[in-house]
Amino acid sequence: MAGDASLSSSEFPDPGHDHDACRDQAIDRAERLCAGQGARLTPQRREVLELLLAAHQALGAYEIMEGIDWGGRKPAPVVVYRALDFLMELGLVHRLASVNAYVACGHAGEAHGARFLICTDCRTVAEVTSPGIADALVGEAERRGFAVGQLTIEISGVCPHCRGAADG
Amino acid sequence: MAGDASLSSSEFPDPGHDHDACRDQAIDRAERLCAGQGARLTPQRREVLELLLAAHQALGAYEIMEGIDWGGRKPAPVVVYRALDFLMELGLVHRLASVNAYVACGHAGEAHGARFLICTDCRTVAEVTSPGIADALVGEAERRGFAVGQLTIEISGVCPHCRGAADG
DNA sequence: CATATAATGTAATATCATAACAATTCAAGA
DNA sequence: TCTTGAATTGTTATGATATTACATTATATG
Repeated sequence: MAGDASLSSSEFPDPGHDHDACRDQAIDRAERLCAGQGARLTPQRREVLELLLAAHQALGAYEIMEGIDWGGRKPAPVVVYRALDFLMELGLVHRLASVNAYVACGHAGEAHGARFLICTDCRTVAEVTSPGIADALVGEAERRGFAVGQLTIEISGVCPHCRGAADG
Repeated sequence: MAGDASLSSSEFPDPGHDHDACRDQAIDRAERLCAGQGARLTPQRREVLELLLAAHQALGAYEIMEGIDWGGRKPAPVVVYRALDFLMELGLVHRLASVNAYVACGHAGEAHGARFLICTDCRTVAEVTSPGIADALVGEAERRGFAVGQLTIEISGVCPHCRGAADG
C-alpha cells in the first residue's frame, strides 16, 4: 500500500516552490549520471534539459526549439530531437505519447513503472512511481504470454492547482 | 484450434481464428450501436471500420488510406481522419498514442478502463479490460487532487504467437 | 600527431493531422 | 412534393511532428 509520506516526491510541484534549486539539483544528478556512464552532457543537451526542468511542463519539440536562442538563431528540429534522444536514453527525459511532448524526469534512472499525470490546463506534469500498479500490469500481461517491453501510462486531467483556481 | 472460450475476449486473437465471423459480428454490433444513437454508419465509415477489424492490428491513418480503393483512387487523409473521429466518438475505434495508430475496439461502448497490449512484431493488439487496475490508477490520482480525464495505458512487447515463432 | 568515434551543422524530406470552404446528401416538416 | 437545415463528403492547402542523408567539426586515445 502507498503511504502518505511517499507522496511528497511525486506530487504536483507547488507553483510557489524554488524552481532554481530544484533545477540545479536535477542538473547535478544528470551530470553525475552522465559521468558514471561515460556520456557527455554537452552544452546543447544541457540546454534542452534545463529548459525542460525550468518549465516543469511537457513541451513539444518545436516549443523547445523556440525556447532556445543561439545568438538570435534557433536550432534546427533535428538538433532538438538528437538532444531529446540522448536524454531519453539516459532516462533524464520522458516522451509523453498522448500529447506528443517531452518532460524532464524527476527521478532519473528509476524510470521503472512510472506514470504521468498531465494537466490539460497548465500542462504541468507529475511523475508518479508506484511499483505496485506497474507490477500488476506487467504481471498480468506476462500471464497472458506477453513479453512486456515498454509501459506507457498517462493520465490527462486537471491538476489540484488549476482546479483550485477554477472552482475553489 | 482456438483455446479456452473464457479468454477469447481479451486474449490475443489466435492467428487461425475465423476472421470473417468475428468481423461480421463486430460490424453487427457497430450497426446496432449506431442505430441506437441515431448515428449513421455510412459506407466510408464502415469501410474504415471493416479494414481495422480485418487487420486485427493497429494501422496508421495513412495505411488505412492505402488499404482503401475507390475505383482506383485513394481517399484524402482528411476523409480517413473524419471516419476515425466518428468511430472513436462511438468507441468503436481507439487511438494508440504510443504508436500513432488506430485499432478497432472489441467491446464497443465499454471503453472504460481498457488497456492495450501491442505486439511490436506483428502489430496485433489485444484490448484488455480490467476495471480493478484502472480504478486503482484513477483513485490514486484523485486522492492527489487530480481530476482524471483520460486514461492511456499501453504496453508494448511481443505477443505469445510471435514469441513462439521466434524462440520455440 | 594520427586516427577513430562521437557530436554537430545544414538541407531536404517523410509522416501525421487539421483547416477552410464548396458541394452534395439526407431527414423531416410545411 | 418542396424546402430547409443539418450532416456528410470532396478538394485543396497547410500545419505539426519527426527523420534521413551527408558534410563538418570536436574529442579522446594510442
